[in-house]
Amino acid sequence: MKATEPAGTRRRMAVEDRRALVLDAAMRAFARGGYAGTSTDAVAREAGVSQPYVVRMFGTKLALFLDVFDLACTRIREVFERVIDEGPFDPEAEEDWTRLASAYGELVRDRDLLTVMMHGWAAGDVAEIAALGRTNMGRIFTTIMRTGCTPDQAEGFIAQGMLLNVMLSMRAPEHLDETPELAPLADCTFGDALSFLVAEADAG
Amino acid sequence: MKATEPAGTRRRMAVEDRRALVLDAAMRAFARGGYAGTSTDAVAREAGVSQPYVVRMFGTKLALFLDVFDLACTRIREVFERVIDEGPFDPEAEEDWTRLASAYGELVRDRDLLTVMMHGWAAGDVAEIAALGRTNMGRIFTTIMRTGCTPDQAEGFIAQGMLLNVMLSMRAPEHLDETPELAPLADCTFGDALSFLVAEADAG
DNA sequence: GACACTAGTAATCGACTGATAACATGTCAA
DNA sequence: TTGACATGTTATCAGTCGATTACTAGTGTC
Repeated sequence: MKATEPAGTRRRMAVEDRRALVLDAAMRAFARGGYAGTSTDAVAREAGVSQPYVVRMFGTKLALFLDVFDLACTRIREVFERVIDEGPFDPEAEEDWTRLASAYGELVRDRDLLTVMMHGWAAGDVAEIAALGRTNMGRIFTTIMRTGCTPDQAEGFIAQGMLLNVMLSMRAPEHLDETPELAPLADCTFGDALSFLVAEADAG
Repeated sequence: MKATEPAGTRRRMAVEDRRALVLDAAMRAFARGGYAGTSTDAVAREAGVSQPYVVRMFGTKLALFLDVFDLACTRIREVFERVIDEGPFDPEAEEDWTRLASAYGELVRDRDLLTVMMHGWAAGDVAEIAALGRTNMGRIFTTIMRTGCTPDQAEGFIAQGMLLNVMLSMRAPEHLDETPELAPLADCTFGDALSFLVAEADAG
């Protein structure tokens, strides 16, 4: 997972390119440990740069996390927007909701995105993180409402997403055999995506 | 919130009583900062004892968190069990689900329980925490299934709970005026309990 | 080719963390 | 009363943390 540098050619980069690279590494690092549980040094190692450079580039660890959290939320919202914009959406048609859900399911392949979101939403004790979480949750809700559905339908859809995040965060797909009680819940939560997740877990 | 000791009479306690007291304090402390973000010293201060005593009582910080996390999950499951056992449950009757949901809603008054659960579920990077989370999630699912409902119904109910946790964790009820986009989502999520939550936020 | 500028590192700091060890004090049985 | 034990504390430590400072090395330009 570590950023593999083109060994030997440890050249300088344009600052915006390096920034994007560090942001990406920070996404992976924070996905593992969350805000409090991830050191700037861990991010630096993941990015292949020095720890002071990470700090100076973003000012503080908090500023870096806020950037990562915001990026994660934005990417997810953009996925929803793309699906909604690509054609008419009938809120009463099951298949349209499935289309939206499976778009979310695709994001599961890059689990870091969802895990970072999860950590951001759990970190309500840091005022700035909580505020950013509220803003982004509001935006996502508004985006879903653009399907023309009722607030209750949008809420139900988001709730499903939250459970999916939780199940993913606790590594449910990888450990279904150890916790048979959880299997039917995982079936409902992940649907068709489950077999893929389990296969990926076996491979990894 | 701090444990108010009967000042002056700083007497000794039976170890099991003290243990319960520290566990309670740890619930409050971990609810604020999560596992990684809460020091054993913070727990000790909350409990009104010394930091080394907290560590020695539970062995390690991780063991303490696991105890707290397990306690939180167990209490919530017990609430569900009580409601389900107190009479017949018709999975097709809206009012029975409302009964179950409002039992969960009552737990909202002690927000620490739900916040600790949230942190435990987000802390999937610590293998022991993730495993305990899976076990408890499985138990809760099994408990809900005792209503005689379908797996999908149980999954939907739990999903609603997860969104409720997230909304609570990000302090949505206290900040609805700052994030108007979020208001309709909060309406759906909290239902009748919302007015109480907002009132409590104003009071606190 | 040297100057100005930008991308990056090494060294280091004070604060904090979880844990251990040594010590103190209250309580009860004989 | 005294001794044994359980309940606590103070002192301390090695490791880690985020951040600052001072330094080094590319890079484009005149």
